[in-house]
Amino acid sequence: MSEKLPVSSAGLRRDLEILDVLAGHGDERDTDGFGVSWIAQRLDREKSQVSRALRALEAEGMVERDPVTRRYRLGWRLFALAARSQQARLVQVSAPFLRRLATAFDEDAHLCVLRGDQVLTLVSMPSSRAYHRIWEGVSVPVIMAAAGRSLLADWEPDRVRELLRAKLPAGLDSAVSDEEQWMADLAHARTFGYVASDVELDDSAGAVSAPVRDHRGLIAAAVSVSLTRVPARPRLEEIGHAIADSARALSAALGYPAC
Amino acid sequence: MSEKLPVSSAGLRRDLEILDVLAGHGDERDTDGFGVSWIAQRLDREKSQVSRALRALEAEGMVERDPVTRRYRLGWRLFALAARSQQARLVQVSAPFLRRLATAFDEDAHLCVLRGDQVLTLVSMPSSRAYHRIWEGVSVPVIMAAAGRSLLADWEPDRVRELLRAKLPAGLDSAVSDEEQWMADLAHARTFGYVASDVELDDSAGAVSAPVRDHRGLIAAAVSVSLTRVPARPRLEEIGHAIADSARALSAALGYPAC
DNA sequence: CAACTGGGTTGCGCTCATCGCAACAGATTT
DNA sequence: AAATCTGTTGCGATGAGCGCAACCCAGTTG
Repeated sequence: MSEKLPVSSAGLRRDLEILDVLAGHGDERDTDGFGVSWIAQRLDREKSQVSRALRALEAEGMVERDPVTRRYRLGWRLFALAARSQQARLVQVSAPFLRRLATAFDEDAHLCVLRGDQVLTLVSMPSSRAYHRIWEGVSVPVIMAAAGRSLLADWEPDRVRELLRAKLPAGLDSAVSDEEQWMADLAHARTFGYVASDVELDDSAGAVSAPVRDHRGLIAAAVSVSLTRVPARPRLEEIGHAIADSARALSAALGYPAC
Repeated sequence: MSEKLPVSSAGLRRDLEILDVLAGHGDERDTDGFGVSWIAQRLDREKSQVSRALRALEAEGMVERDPVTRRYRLGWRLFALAARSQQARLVQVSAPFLRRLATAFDEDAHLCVLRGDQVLTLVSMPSSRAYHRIWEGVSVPVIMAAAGRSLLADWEPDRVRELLRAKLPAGLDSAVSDEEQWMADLAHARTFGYVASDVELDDSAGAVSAPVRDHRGLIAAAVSVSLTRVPARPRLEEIGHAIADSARALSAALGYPAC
């Protein structure tokens, strides 16, 4: 335990591991935070270190402790910092557009960005459906996300192929594992401004997504709508056009020169 | 410079100071980040330390660096951390506020979120009254819930009208079925931070609600208090202000930058 | 071109903050 | 009362971070 990694600030890493655990309920439902021992065990670290680290984090407002259960959860300061990040602006601008999409089709609408080879979902606008899988703040490999096709639309073909070859063998096979199909999807995204994919890791029947460009014309994000039932072809095109329009309007709102 | 404070983890404090600087443009509009020297000078710290700390922070995704200008900005990881734990935190943090409201007026207090065109009640804090209608986990159409007016406060007028027209004919007529009254209510919610509605589907005499904003500034939820007897006008305003204050405090606790 | 300036990184000893153990203190359970 | 689970703290060894200074790189300036 606690290997001698040659790397830099170990303290930072430790603190972030702790924060990740506190954030990482992910699949579990609403827990009321986590205790020191549980966290220590999960991270395979000394209880004492976790205890001390948490106290420091608490003093700084990064975590807070329920006075009665003595369990920790993320604190206000983290949220305040997050509010000031670049992404926050993107979120605020995109909210109305996502809302419109979500209500128009009564399906969840998302805004995603590319982070390395992962697709990070920034906002999820829930539909009226009973269960709403929470994707916000979650990263998935780019090849498994519908939005991935939109986000990679501007990449050179070679880079895309490289990425696919590196990732595909290891991972599960995506909806369209075929390389050529991917290239076709990317071309579709470029020419029509949207792209549909059949199956996703979600329990949905597919998804449609469209690239969003910033003021420099670079693809900064993608909107995507996951479909719980597979629509007929004409309907799919209709949805696609709606999403493409939405993405275009959002791009314009971000300063992308209309064309 | 860099006093010998007797305190705990100095590294954490340093990192957070740096993050605060990166976040703290506050008044200035979109600067494209800050350079090492500038930050070091502002914090009265060694350039070398700031440089090293920033590299570590970047490796962890807490900050990101513009490859061309070499300036640093807050990174995606902050956002991801905050986003993932947002709803869980909402429930946790709101409990004391709801309790306070419930006891202050001896009426049931609720926390509701928007799911598509439905209002879902996440938490109900019972008053001391004998019968407590259980609302937790129940969805009602947005036009029939008091909290709906708060939750829609940020929507564009056109979207609201669209929703009203789609829903009203089919459904029962709500307390305020009149479109203009709705728009007035939304405006009231925006300017005063709360809104009252006369009658609800509950067996109550009305309800007062207020919007709660998350760290991104989006309306994430609404607090509402249902009233079993209709109060006099001045009393209603008093209650409204109390709820608006509560919602504001809750928003702040969620990381909404006060302003 | 050489000298200068300002931003950023890195080498390197010294020292102090952090580590892990183990003991301790409460709360709950048996 | 013993057992167990929680979380906190004392303490000595040690290694990580500190600050200085040297350095690299790009622009400016003479």
